[in-house]
Formats: sequence, C-alpha cells, structure tokens
Amino acid sequence: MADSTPPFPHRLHDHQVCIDASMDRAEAACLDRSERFTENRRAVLKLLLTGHRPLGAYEILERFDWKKRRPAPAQIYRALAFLESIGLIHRIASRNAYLACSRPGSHLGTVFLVCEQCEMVAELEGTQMQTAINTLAEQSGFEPHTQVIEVTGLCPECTGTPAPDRAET
Amino acid sequence: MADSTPPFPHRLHDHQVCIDASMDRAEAACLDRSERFTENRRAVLKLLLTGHRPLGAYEILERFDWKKRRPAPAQIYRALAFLESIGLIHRIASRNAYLACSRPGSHLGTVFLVCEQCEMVAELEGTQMQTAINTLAEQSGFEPHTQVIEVTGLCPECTGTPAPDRAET
DNA sequence: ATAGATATGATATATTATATCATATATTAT
DNA sequence: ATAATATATGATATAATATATCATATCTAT
Repeated sequence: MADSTPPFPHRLHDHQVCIDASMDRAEAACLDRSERFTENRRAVLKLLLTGHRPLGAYEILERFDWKKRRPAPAQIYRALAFLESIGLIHRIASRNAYLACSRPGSHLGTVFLVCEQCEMVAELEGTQMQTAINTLAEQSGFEPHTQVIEVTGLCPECTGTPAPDRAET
Repeated sequence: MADSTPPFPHRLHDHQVCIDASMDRAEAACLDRSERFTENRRAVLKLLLTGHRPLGAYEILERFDWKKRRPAPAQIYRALAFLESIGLIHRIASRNAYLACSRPGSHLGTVFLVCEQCEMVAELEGTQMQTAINTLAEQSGFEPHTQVIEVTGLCPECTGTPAPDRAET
C-alpha cells in the first residue's frame, strides 16, 4: 500500500492548500493538548510553511513581519521549540534549520531527503529503515529513543531525472 | 557473516590497542594520499581517541596540550576538517561533536548509536539500512550523496541490559 | 476579580564555526 | 643545495547558531 502523495511536492502543486491544511492541523494539535497557538507560534509556523524547504532561525527572524520592535532571537527559538515539541516542525540537524512537518502522525522512522541544490526536503516514512535500526539496536543491546536520518543529494527536479510514475491506478 | 568486534567497546577492553591501531591507520592513510600527518592533526586525533565518545571542537581546544600559545579555534577546525576529509573522524551532527572513526573502510551506510547518558558512541555498518535508503531514494527519484544516521538512546551499560553475547565461535 | 500558570519582551551572553592575511614549513624542480 | 611552489600554521577578527535570566504581560481556572 504505497503512499499516494509524491515524496517531493510537484513543481506546480497548489501550495496554498498545503499551507491551509497545515495551519488547520496545527490549530487542532494545540487545541488537543490545551496548548496556546499564539501569534508568535503562528507567525513562525507560517513562515516555515512558505516553501517545502528548511529555514534557519535567523532566516525566520529576518522574514518576520514585526509590527513593533524587531523580535529577539529567543522569541523565534521559543516558537521553534514549542512547534517541534508537538511535532509540527522538524529540525534538520545537518543544516541547523527547521522544516514544517508535511506528514501528520508518527515521526519515529522519518527520513529526510534534502536536495543540496534547491534545498527542497522530502519527508518520508521509512518503515524498512525503522526495522533496520531496530534490528541494529537490538543486536547491540541499545535502547533507541530518538533518531536523525538525513540524506543529502539531488532531488528529481535537480538531477533532471524525474521520479518514476508509480501507482497510477 | 557478523562482525566480531562488539558494537559498544567493552568496559574493560585494552584501549591502548585501539589508540595505537588508529594512529597507525591514520599514518598510513596520510601516506597513501601524500597528505601530511602534522603535529596538530596528530594531536587532535589523539585527543579524539582518548575515549569512544565525541568531543566538541572547543572541548578539544581546552584539552589541547599547547606548548607555546593557546591555539586558536581555527587550528582545531582545520585539523578536524582534514581528518574528516580522509575519513579518520566523523562529525556527529546531532551533537556538533567529532568522533574518531573506529571502522576502517567505507562509511557510506554508517549508523551511529549515541548513548545519551554516558555519551559513548557505537559505529555500525548498517547494510540493511543502506538498502532501505537506496530504495527510498530510488522511489523518489532522489540521488543520494551523503547521509547522517544517528540514533540517540541508552547503551547496554546504561540500560543495565547488556548486549547478547553473539558470535562466540 | 484573583491566583496561578504560561508566554513574551528585553538584555546579555554562550556556543559553534569561518574568513582573512601574514608567516612558516614542507615538497618539487632545477 | 637552492629557488619556486604548494601547503599548513599563527593571529586576529567576526559570523552564525543558540540559550539564560528576569521583569512584565496575558491567559485560564476558580
């Protein structure tokens, strides 16, 4: 049973739909946990949702549409910490950058494919990978808690080799 | 065909053997590429070899046994960049730290198991993981170049659950 | 309305990493 | 051996990323 959404968002997809859906999910996630979806958190998430590409904290700061005073870095980091804590964004460790989550649900075995040219990131489920990690961990007597799986390379758009057209039911 | 060395070095293993062997391999690797194994590079590698645990660049700097003036950060980073470039050390992205390599040979599918308590790191081959990544990449039309696979959790010593004694031939 | 909890504002500073240019050292060709 | 070339280091400065702290504001439940 393959996932129907393509790993890398199509060049011409309706991105507003992504944004709206994500903001709605965020709203719901906060409500669900009785957490506040404040203006700051909203603003930071919205900035991260502008593209399927990770932004550094200071990049977010620069793009922040501040009404009064320019916000301090801490303000951004606080929002990022919060959003990450409830699974709405991911930190891409290999880039010190933050990415809006595009896969509601569990993120235990999530794999990130990061294009080194256009910086787009695909967020994949990696079930097989998870199995492999669990096997390795078991063999080592290791108890896994969190994991970072980030693959850097070239996305279909940037290699000129588009992804095979699978699952055309 | 399982690897005979345990994933996490045993509490009582003869560590001097590790160090000596690694320094010898480093020497050979440099010779092989006509690169210079200078005092700085030697010193940085040696510090990283003091334990199977990653050190931050500034941690290395602090422990650096400087004869004259305290070296500048750049000096450490230069050595680290060099050592990493020829595969003698690894960068642990999730910790901004550097680890002496304990597995001569290819590092394409290397998996790091990082203990969040004692900070020991096991460096594993992850063949199955590599296959999983390649599959995911192919399905996505992604061309993988480099990858970061880091699992954080508790090592056998720290869970109290020692690794099963496998391959006792 | 008040008390308690949580988020923000403001300031300062810690941590990690790189840029630059002059000097020194090693390697190669002569 | 010596000069020419390449490579590494020394020294200084600064960039980029992230956290600590404490006062104030805002929300939530009673």
